[in-house]
Amino acid sequence: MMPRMIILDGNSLAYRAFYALPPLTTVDGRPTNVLHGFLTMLFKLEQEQQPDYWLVAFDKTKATIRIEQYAGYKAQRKETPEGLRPQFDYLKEVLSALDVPMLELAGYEADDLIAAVTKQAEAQGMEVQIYTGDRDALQLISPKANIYLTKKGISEVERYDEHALWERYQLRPYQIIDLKGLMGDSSDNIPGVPGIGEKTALKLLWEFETVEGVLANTDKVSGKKVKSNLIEFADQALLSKKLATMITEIPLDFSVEDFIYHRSQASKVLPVFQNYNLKSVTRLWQERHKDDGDTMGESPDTLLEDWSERALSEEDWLVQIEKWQAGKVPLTIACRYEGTGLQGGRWLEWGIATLGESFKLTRSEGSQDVLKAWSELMGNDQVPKTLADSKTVALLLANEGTPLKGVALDLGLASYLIQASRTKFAPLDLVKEYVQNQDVFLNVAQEAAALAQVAPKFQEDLETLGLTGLLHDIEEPLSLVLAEVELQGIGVNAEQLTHFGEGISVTLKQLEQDIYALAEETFNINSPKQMGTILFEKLGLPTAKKTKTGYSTNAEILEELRSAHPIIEKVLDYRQLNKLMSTYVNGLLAQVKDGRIHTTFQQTVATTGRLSSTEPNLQNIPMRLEQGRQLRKVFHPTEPGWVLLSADYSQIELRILAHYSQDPLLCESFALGQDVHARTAAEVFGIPIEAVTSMMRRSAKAVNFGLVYGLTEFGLSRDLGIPRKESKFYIEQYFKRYNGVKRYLEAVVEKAKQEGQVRTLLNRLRRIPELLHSSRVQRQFGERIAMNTPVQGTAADIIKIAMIKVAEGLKPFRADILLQVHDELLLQVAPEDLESVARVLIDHMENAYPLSVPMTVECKVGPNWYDMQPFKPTN
DNA sequence: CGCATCACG
DNA sequence: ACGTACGTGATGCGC
Repeated sequence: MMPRMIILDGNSLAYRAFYALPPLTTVDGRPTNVLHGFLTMLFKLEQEQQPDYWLVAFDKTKATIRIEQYAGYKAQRKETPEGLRPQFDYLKEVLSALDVPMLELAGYEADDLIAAVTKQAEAQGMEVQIYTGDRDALQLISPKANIYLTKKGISEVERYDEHALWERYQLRPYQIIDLKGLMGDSSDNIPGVPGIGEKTALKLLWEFETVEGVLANTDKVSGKKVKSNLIEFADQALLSKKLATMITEIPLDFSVEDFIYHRSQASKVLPVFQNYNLKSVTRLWQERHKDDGDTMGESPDTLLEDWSERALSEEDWLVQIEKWQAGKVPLTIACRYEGTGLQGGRWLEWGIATLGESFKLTRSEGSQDVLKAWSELMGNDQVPKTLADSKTVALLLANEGTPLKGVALDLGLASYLIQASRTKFAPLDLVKEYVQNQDVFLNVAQEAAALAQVAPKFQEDLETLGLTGLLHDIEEPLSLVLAEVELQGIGVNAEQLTHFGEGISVTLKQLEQDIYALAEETFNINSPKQMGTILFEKLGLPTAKKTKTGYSTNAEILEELRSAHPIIEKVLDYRQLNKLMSTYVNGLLAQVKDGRIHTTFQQTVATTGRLSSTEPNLQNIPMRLEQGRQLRKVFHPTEPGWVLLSADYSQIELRILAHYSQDPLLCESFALGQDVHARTAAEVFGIPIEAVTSMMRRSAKAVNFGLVYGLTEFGLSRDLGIPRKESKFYIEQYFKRYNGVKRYLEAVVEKAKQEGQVRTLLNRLRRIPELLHSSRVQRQFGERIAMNTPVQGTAADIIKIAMIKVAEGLKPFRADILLQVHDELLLQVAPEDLESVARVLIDHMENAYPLSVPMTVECKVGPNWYDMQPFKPTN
């Protein structure tokens, strides 16, 4: 084994820790958040990487060598923040007690020391890992040296080797300095070339490789401004490159043996921890060192076993598949495919892993018999399967007319439940979740083997977090329902949609001319920037708000200006119609195939547990304004003579709030089947429910909505267009009458603060790091998340259960689910089955997960999604 | 590629 | 004094 050296960039990581963590202090007020962050990371690395050598490099601030080269270097850099400065000394004291070698040298930055040490360590055949938040370090990447950049916070890092760097930038390590040379670095005040940012710099380097290469070829550069700036600032580019280059020659005699790893000693360490009140750090340290003296033993759990890969002849394949079927052998299956899962995608290869062996089944190599046997196995619910993305696999199989059954574990969904805020769920990302240093290059068989090896880790985490039931009972079955829904698609009349668009175009053209005439010039109406200039500078309308980039011209602002100038109304109309035209008419037309649109439901995107819909989004088809609502006319059943049947949960989120809070008034309101907004108004205004005016009801409705979002005076006053004082009064009155709601919301926030997370009724988990954020605004945001997520998430849980039950309940009938829109299901039904299907639908939705208040569902029927009439099945 | 805007629940 | 309702996705602009 190659000896391993770990190098930490002390300054960079300290800064990261300082900003990532809340302002922790000792009992007597000394700041210690950097110590917490840094040491947590250090111990994690010690345990997981088991370094043979390690060190922490620090900047020695004054008069670095670069200032001689360029007086402006780091001139912009702000003073070290108040709370951070003393912590450098504290940190060095602790590291010294831990016997962690430190390196600093007057006139040099940590970067240079790191470069110098790395060079020597590599020369001696070591593997080097460098941990920093500074992307400059990427220039040190080599076959032996990898960079770990801090991502969010401090302990989450992203590994960069040559391959990852190439994936990210299509650059080789030595080109990082050229990149900085061209684009500069504002934090170090390296100037670069004006007008060249990352995008342009990358393009230039892809073509000409280096700064010198770019400068020698300015005649071939496209873009006038870029070209002239390159010529004018050529010297500045070369100097910037020089500034970004790490210095490997340093006047310091050191040997890598100076950095040999020593285990720390309790007698030295514990008093220092005590001095800084580092309780959790002490616990961590003790955990890591509890079996001290026994340094042999288990190897780090960071490497995957190399499962043997077996090639099979055609006959062997038939035998093998038969064996798996008969033995109900659990399989982990990876898939390569072309196209997308949905739009006629086609699988190309399967990777299959089981019992320490892996296999690859290729479409082109498999005989008809083998492929048939394989699809039978995939449709056999007795063969348990672990997959990374079962919905896509289900769609790929469905494209060939065969089903997927026996999904025992969907790792993508598992990962989402464990960490709802994750954004990457590709198979390799899932593997990397538990295995560091995993090679990125895997064939499909190795991928399956890798997934098989991390699967138990997912199961362990699911168990620990109490998420196993939610996964197996809801998310996994739902994914197969969603596959069916996506495959089915909804009927869309393209001709009618085109016609609708033509009508809009005519009006739009007229509005465009009117706006130009009123502005007395032509400009790009779609540009908020130009719009701002016209309205607020040329026409001199009163400015209300500004965005970061200029005047705000959104609908809310324009509404206020309606009477100030005739152009405003035209602009508002134009915006509305243009939205319909670009997003809905043109956007949807581009997606119609054979008279249908197939959306894709994302099951791992929304942090609350909701679904989302993409390409196209069919969950935001216009509804509120009549003009847009007309668009729903083009959505119709795919089967001739069938009808659309919709079912809406009534006030589902408020009912969930009633259930959670057990507030007597709110519960009673639902138990009696009252108009809940009118009842709220009656309570808030202290009048009988019959005396509630429509204005009062509207205010109460806004309060009820707000409750679910984490009510604020500001939000309510903005929504109702009333003064803060008035919204404050409403909220006070509300909480006086609905004291149970108030107590519940306070309790849920309190619990969230203690646990750093909230859960839904079905145990779905959302962590809320915002609650610990150093900014008050962020912490308050965290509090609103804590109030909203259990409610919104439980509603999502419930409709998911309903969908699974409905899909099953529909089987005897001629009916399909077409869409889910958060609290609504849209189906198509053969008319003769309408009664029965509506009954099934209502039953399953209302009883999906009974609460202490009744759930009610309202159905509508119609020939298209616009002309829908209330429908109640006769008992 | 981030921002502003606006569509939905 | 500040900056706020919760959750999404698509489009178009302009740096």
